[in-house]
Amino acid sequence: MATPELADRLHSAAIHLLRRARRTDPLTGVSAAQLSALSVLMSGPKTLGELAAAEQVRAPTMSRLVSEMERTGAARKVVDRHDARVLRIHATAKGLRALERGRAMRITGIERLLARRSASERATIERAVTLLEEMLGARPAPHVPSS
Amino acid sequence: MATPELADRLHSAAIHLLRRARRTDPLTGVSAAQLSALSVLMSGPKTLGELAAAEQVRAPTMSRLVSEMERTGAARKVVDRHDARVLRIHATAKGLRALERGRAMRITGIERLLARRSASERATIERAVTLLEEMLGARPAPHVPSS
DNA sequence: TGTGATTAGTTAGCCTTGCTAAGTAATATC
DNA sequence: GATATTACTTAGCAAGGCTAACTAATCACA
Repeated sequence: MATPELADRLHSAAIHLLRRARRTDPLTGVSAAQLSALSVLMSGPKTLGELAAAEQVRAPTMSRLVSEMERTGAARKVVDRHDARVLRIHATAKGLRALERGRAMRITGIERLLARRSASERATIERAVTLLEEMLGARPAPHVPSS
Repeated sequence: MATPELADRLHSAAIHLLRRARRTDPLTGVSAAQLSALSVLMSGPKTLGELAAAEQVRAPTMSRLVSEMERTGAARKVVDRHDARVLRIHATAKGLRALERGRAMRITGIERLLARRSASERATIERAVTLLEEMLGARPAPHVPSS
């Protein structure tokens, strides 16, 4: 198959996959953006700037998002001991629970689809995913960004 | 591999793929939402309701979007001859050109990544995409929705 | 035939989440 | 110790999603 056509079909498949995954988002009680930030925090506290960079978002956007998360109890801001300009953002237990719930809902839809395929078909998809991960420089580690 | 882990990695790969594709969007001059609507119109005029349904968006959202597209000359509204409540939305030549340009830019990034892989790796990805298309009930035909 | 119900789209107004520009407070530099 | 830089916040704008309420057209039928 011609590469442009494959690119187009891959693009389209990705879009439909995510639409499917996103259908459950409104049930979670945490916005997609919050879910995404929480998943970054899962690996430990981050400064606001680091979080913004990880989420590919500007500092003011992340500042507002974190303030909202603090308000709802999903995160905590802690002023750095050595540099009072720096905020370390921690996910709270409540935040992590919300993350797990949101991720589970997102993933479950995809999981159900995969479960219907044969083992060899799943193996094909797995090989392709591995290639895509290499191509995209994405860590295989889980991270649930917003969109 | 366990199905949930595969689901998670597939989800993550899709997100990173689309982020990559989206990087060029700001250069297009048409918003992602417009691009998406235009791609639906490529197959012929649609009523506003049909467009909204195709885009999984409510009528007022599409109404505003179409008005904006008419303002910029990307689309035309035509009142139905037999039922004056109904609007048929047509893509204009200008709109279709914008669509092609936008799609090309989006796809090109993916295409370049694919071009670096071996033919057999591309074949693996192609088989996986075919499976995904079946799973998602997505037509292989191109459609460039927003996200 | 005329009146009430339904349908298609629009308007008004809200929310979220992105942005830039400008401000504040803390730290670093010379 | 004055100045520059850094980290974050505030203010205000835009896009694009929503619901509720409206208008206009058509349909159904007594």
